[in-house]
Amino acid sequence: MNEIPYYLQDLNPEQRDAVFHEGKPLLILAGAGSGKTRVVTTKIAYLIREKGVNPRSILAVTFTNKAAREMAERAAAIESAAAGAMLRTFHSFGAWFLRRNGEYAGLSSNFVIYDDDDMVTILGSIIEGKKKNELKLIAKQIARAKDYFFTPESAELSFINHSGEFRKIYAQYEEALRKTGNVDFGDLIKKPVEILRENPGAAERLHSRFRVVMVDEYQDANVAQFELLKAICSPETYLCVVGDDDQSIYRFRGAEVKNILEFPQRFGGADVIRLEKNYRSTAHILDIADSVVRHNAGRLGKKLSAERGTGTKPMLAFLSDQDSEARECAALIDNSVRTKKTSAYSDWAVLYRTNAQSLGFENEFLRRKIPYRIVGSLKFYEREEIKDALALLSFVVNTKDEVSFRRVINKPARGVGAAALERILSERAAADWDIEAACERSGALSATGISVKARAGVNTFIESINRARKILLAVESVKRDNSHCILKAAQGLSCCAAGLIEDSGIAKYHRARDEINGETRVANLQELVNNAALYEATPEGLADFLERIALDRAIEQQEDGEPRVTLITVHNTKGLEFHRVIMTGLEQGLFPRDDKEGDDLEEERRLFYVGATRAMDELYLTSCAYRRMFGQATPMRSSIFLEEADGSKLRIVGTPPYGFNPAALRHSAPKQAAPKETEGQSAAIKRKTSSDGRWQIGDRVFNEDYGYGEITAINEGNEGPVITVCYENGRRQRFLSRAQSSRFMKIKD
DNA sequence: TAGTTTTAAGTTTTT
DNA sequence: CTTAAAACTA
Repeated sequence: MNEIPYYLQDLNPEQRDAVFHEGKPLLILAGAGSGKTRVVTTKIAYLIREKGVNPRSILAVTFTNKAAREMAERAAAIESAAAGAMLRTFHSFGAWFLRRNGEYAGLSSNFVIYDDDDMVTILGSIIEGKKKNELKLIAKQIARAKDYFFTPESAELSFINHSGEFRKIYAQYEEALRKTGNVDFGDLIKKPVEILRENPGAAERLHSRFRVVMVDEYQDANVAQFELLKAICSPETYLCVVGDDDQSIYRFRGAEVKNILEFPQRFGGADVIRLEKNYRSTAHILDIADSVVRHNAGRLGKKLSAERGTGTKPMLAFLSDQDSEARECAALIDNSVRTKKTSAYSDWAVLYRTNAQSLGFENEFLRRKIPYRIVGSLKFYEREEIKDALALLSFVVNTKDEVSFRRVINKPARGVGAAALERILSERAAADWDIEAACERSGALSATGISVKARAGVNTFIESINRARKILLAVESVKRDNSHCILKAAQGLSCCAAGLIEDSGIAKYHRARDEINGETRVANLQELVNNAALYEATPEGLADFLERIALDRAIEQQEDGEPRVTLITVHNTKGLEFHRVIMTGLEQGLFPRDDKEGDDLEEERRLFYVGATRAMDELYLTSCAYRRMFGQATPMRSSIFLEEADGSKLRIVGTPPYGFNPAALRHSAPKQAAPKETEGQSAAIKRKTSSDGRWQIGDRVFNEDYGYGEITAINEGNEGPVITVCYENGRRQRFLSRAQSSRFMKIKD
């Protein structure tokens, strides 16, 4: 080999092997930060440039839209022709396939995608007398069944829910869903597999289109996705999957780690390449992550080597409550950005286990004017007014859409009550399940059960839907007649969407709410309409718009170029990296969630591993003694992960909770319960006077209200050590050491 | 029956 | 503290 192309020169031997590999299927076992995205993107470029592979014949599948976009960007940066390759999530690929081949399964191309709430609506319409929570559970189980590729007839369905009733409901649900002409998330994977299996023609077309298939984050594939992968690949297809069993965090969604463990057997003796050099994090950070995940039993087991040197020790901060947590994070970030040249807001990420935790940080960051962005909060699309508007738009595309129709037919009130609604829907059978036609029939029949007022209301509704559709069809036909002259209305779909929202009365309905409650619903509707601007004002453009929203609920980030701190759930950080990471809320019950055991606890550990390995240079962990839950402060125990972590690699600040027993401080014995006897307590005090940042007599302290002071005594109380402080103003204060006052801090020596 | 007020219940994680 | 269900009023 005389010359190696420049873009391959920086790869290590294993990475290069992975890029050059051809022939048999390939499994790349790639640890965190080992450059797997780089391998995949480089491989795409290499195949196009050096091997003459047609970009259109390459399919790369990821699990999140963010990852798909980033991969596309990075591949195109090496080889611009890579823009022709298809980079999608599994679900978005499924939707793409169904829009073209749906007729094999009786689906027309204008379907919309139902979310979990829509599933619940359908279930509510087919079963009586169940509470919403029960319906939610059933919806979840049906989604789970589809993840496992179970049909209502599958014997294995009892694995999800043992009752015969569930089987019946699942079957009824499928029937009701079919009548709407729409699909749920699970169908986006399941239906393509069924079509490909039953229609050799469709399979052959797909096989001849895609010669190279790559899958990122393969450890998160569920059974249905595995089946889809098998159906996409013919014996001639080159298949390459990348994954890391330690980063499997979607078990709750049916992800099966065995997919990756058994890949070589399932795909005819595949080759395996391991990437075990970590180029992202410093050694101390990796040690912390590894020392926790090592407690898992079910793993392949690997040791990443840190290529970036030792670095600084991660910091573990024990704080009093979530308000103090938000303040300390803000202060830490602010201070770092102000004093260090190398630190910018965009280097920082604040990680949390649940979306709800973002609120406290948002408020504090707003107050202190720290610029931030939130990744992946889907609250916007859960708002009532947004769902209403989307339901209207969905009904324009597909008039069989029962869920959307139910939602908006009587909003604003048009006199169409439950009775009239059911009367109309009962006409569907005679109208080929088209609700618009059913409305006409029930009107023409002058049937009983529908008042004059209701009939007029239905007409008004249908008319406004039709006006919107006419606009879309008009634009479409103009476009078809003058294909050379691209008609591009200034606002694209926005105009039509805004028209419908106004015309249907939904805008007025919510405007009234705004005036009464001082909300901003109309502004939200406006934002939704703005987002439609990028789409064509045609039926197809509208379907695209709705699909984007269903599959990628990430709100468009305003790209103003201002560096911002990232607020993000741990799940959402997969595939990302940051110079400085704060993992927050490391408390038992929150992270790990509840008192999880066994496989569930192992998944939470992997989640910790994913979060910690996002950090390149600095890692901070926070744990609060109290957290507000249901509006009131609840005492919290620190996360078990903090005790599993290698304490010798941590800088601990603040007061550890009573009985905190990190791995490095343990003499032997795997797990010691918190000391309960007097003897244990005195041992705890002894540690408190050690040098690791705990309280000891003589420590100088500062309190925002009382000023400077000094610790004069540490006594044993019923609930642990009690600290006594004398302030310079003569005031004395006593508090539990584990319940350190939020207005109280130790002064560094 | 539609809309509001009172009371009870309950925080995963995502396509 | 927010949301869903129940109870209540016009």
